[in-house]
Amino acid sequence: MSVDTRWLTSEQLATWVRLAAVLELLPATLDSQLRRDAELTHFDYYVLAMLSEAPEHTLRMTALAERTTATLARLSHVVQRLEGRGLLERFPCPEDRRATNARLTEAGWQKVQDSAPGHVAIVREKVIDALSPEQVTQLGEITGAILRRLDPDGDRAAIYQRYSPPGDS
Amino acid sequence: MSVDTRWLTSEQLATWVRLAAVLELLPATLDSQLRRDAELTHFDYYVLAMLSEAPEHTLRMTALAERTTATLARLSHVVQRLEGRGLLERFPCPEDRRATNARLTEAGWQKVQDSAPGHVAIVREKVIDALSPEQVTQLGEITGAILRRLDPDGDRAAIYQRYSPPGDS
DNA sequence: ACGCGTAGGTTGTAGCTACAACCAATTGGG
DNA sequence: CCCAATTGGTTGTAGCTACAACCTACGCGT
Repeated sequence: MSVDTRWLTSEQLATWVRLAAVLELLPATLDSQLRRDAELTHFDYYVLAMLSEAPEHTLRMTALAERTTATLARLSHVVQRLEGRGLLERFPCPEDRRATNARLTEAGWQKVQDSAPGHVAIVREKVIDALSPEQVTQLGEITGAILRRLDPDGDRAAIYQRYSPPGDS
Repeated sequence: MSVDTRWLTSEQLATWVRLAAVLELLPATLDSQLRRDAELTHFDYYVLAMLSEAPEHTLRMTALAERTTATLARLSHVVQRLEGRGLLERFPCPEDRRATNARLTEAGWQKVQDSAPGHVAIVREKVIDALSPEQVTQLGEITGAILRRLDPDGDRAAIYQRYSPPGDS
């Protein structure tokens, strides 16, 4: 039997099964809170949140895609819908005529500020407050290690940067 | 400002941002490997894998839903498709005429055995082998703690049980 | 033995994502 | 300069999921 077919030890397996369950349940939980309270998917929220932290509340599509860990195609569809709802607007980038900028509208900025507290509350409740401070540190290191495998070039590792409260200006 | 609106410390935030990225990238990675190599989604795979461990390769829909962390509605759609592909079959449960059993066909059993090694390999590559043994232990505890918050009744915690290699009889 | 609440599932549909195809602008090599 | 490759982005579509509505069977209280 080749090395690729090694199975997992029972401890590794127990960990993996739990992780798989978290992968399934946590996004669903976040989505339904935001949908119910703000009519936003978790991904929609992240798009708005990343814009809210950017200078001028503006980012190029490519930069926004990196920060939200999404493909450009997906982002394009989502941005189109958010634009239709008046939460952001697109305009051609002056420096590079291939590029498109996305900018938060006033309504979009308001939406982020309104929905942030509820989102943060559920993240605390389901994740942060479930763990000891040491575990939070451990989880940070563990997810960092996994991300390096998932995304070795760190294209999407712009994400590792700071992230501050919208409205905190 | 109420207690609900507390933001996160920068360390908590760094952890959360990384976790969010893993939540986005890891399922996509698993899905695409299985789709490419076995024409199965990650969820399809889990359905087949859970059946493969059950006595007679058979489970009630409800039991299968618990083990796969899914809603019954979702499972029903997925099982319908898998049945159409000949990988499993449904039949009414003799003891309770409301209930439906799902049973792996020979082709389904073969599919699980064929696709398991590739799936395990990517789980090792992206998760297990990215971590030290201590980190695997830590991650097991951390995900356990999060799951207790996500699913307090532990309805879906049947998952916490053992999970052995298909084909290992 | 009847009614009502619940358990077990299925189905319809709107909406989101992945994948592939496509197009326009930019850049670099000869 | 010019064209080939690359970058930046959009669009069409098939397929999966969530949510709600619905149906049948079971079981308990009276």
